[in-house]
Amino acid sequence: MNLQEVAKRARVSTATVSRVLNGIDVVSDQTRARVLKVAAELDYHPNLHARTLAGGKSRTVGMIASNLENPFFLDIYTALEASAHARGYEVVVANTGYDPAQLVRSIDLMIGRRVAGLAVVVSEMDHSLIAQLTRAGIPAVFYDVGPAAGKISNIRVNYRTGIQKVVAYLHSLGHRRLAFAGHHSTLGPTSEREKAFLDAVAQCSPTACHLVANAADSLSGGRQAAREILSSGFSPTAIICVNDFMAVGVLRELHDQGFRVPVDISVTGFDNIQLAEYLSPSLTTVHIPRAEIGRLAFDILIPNSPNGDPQPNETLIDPELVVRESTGPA
Amino acid sequence: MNLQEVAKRARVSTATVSRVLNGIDVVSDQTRARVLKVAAELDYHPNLHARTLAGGKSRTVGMIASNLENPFFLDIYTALEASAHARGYEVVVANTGYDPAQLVRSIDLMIGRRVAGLAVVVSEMDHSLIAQLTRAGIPAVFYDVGPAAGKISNIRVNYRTGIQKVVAYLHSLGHRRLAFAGHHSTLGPTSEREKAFLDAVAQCSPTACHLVANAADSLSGGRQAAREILSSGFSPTAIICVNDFMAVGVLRELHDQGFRVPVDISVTGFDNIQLAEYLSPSLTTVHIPRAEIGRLAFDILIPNSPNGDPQPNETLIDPELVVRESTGPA
DNA sequence: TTGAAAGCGCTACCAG
DNA sequence: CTGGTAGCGCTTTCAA
Repeated sequence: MNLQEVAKRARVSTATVSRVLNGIDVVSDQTRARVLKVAAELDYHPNLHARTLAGGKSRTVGMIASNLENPFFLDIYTALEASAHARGYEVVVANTGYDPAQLVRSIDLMIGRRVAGLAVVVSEMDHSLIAQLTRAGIPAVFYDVGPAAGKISNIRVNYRTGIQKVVAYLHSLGHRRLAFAGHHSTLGPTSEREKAFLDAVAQCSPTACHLVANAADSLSGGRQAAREILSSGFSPTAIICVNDFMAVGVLRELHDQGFRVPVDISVTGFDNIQLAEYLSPSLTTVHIPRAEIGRLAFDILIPNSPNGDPQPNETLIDPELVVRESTGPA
Repeated sequence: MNLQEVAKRARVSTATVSRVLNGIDVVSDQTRARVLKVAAELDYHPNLHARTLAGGKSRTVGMIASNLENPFFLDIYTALEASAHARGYEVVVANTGYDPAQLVRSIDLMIGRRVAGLAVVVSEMDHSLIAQLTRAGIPAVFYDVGPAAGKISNIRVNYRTGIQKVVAYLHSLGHRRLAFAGHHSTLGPTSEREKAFLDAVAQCSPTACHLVANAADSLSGGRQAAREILSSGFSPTAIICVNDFMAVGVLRELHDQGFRVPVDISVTGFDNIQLAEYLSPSLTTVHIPRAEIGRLAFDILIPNSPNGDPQPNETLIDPELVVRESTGPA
């Protein structure tokens, strides 16, 4: 079923059908009605590929995430989509699973789709890829990575500050033996986040000792990291998790091994996903405004302003500590 | 940047470039190499819309879900995508948020994209929509809804049996005052799932009393349902949740109001999402094999067999009870 | 207000 | 093994 068929049955040209379907207000009410009627009868659905090809513009934006199972990413996606829908856009997601090769494939795919904009929310970013996006002329916004320039913007969260707040808070509670449960990062041996932790400890609690364990970004990864920490003989009084998602696993492992949180060990997360509030004990964490990030990303990619191209934009978000039940005096 | 440009610079026809890019093995190694080199230099990314339009086939399947925040749906998506990728397909998701209007939009969108197949995993299905898919000639598989016919298949889980097992189990533990925490359903006043609960009680524990509370499919919805149940004066000895996701909220509310699970009240979920095992107490639930469902859906939509069209397929899955810590004697 | 026709970028068929 | 070319289904001038 195609435009031509509709045109034929409505006894008009394809141009007219196109006008009607696109709400171009120059068609007589009578013809419009006739076209609409035929289209409905025929159950006509415009071929979107043909549309984009002919029109040259896409009306959909892409988003690439590292791990949609982690609510952090899903929340951004949800917010992005809400903004997009509100402005008549669609969004198509890709999940890399932290796999750099998959990231490359996803980016190729998005370029192939000629998306109107692309939000890249991953931690395994390779800098050559941002160059590729630039050459492709696709407006992009990166989360926590790269510089803003050309059609490239970025939104970053001051992870460092967030971790500092956590460390300072734990320090004030008397904690001096800290462990960090991180996740595998493909950005070299020591991830930015792990570094932020080490620096924060060095800076705010220089006498404290620490230990780092990395695992997958998943519930079981959190559990795994906790296991490593607990079997290391280090005996931390607090475990700082790279994010809330993994903290769930850490909490569970602690529970299984008979540790009470926060009496025996304090635990912190990062992100403040909704689940953090629903755990028992509820999780002390650092709030990252995911809804804002999603919304902002869309607004940067598809500026509302009368004129045209997105301006390179640089946003830095300073996260807040949220104290709940999982932390207490050492 | 387009095919023609690549062809020009490689001094070959567009046909040849197309062949090289599609791995049609008739091109001389020399030309192939030259084309590949030029394509790489130019950072050429084939326009997927043009490709689909010209080729007539799509290489991507769609999936529509009610609520991606609920890991149940995300797990199916993940599995579907894994199968798809393994066979060189992409998948594009849409989320309805249980909104029938959004479901309609999503289906229109998928038809417009001319997806090679569509998996519809929603509970707000309107029967007229399946007719639409049929007319569009798109192979589809529905979860828990509609009959199989033509290019339409379905996979269903025997929710009824699952709930029966839960009720029987609780009954054997001595529970006689049961509450059901369901979620809003757009399929009429009484949802299938709620009915399954009521029937199960009537059948397996006729002397038991019961109460039903419905809320949103979310953590806060679960909490809300629990609040309603607890403030009703009914005092159940067990709360059966429509799914694990909501059970998390129920558990939290119970905890906040000072009830110990399972000593004071038993709680059950449904789905057996990974989180169920990580909660404290871990959740007694009914296992739904989401990975299998995702995989199966893809295999039905895009049959591997030499020949062609997907056959109408009807699969019924019988779910198993998984007993954990959240249930105990009444 | 409407129609004719030229593409959009690619695939696939037919020749050579 | 390679090139020419006719579409795929739609949008968008340009004329009428």
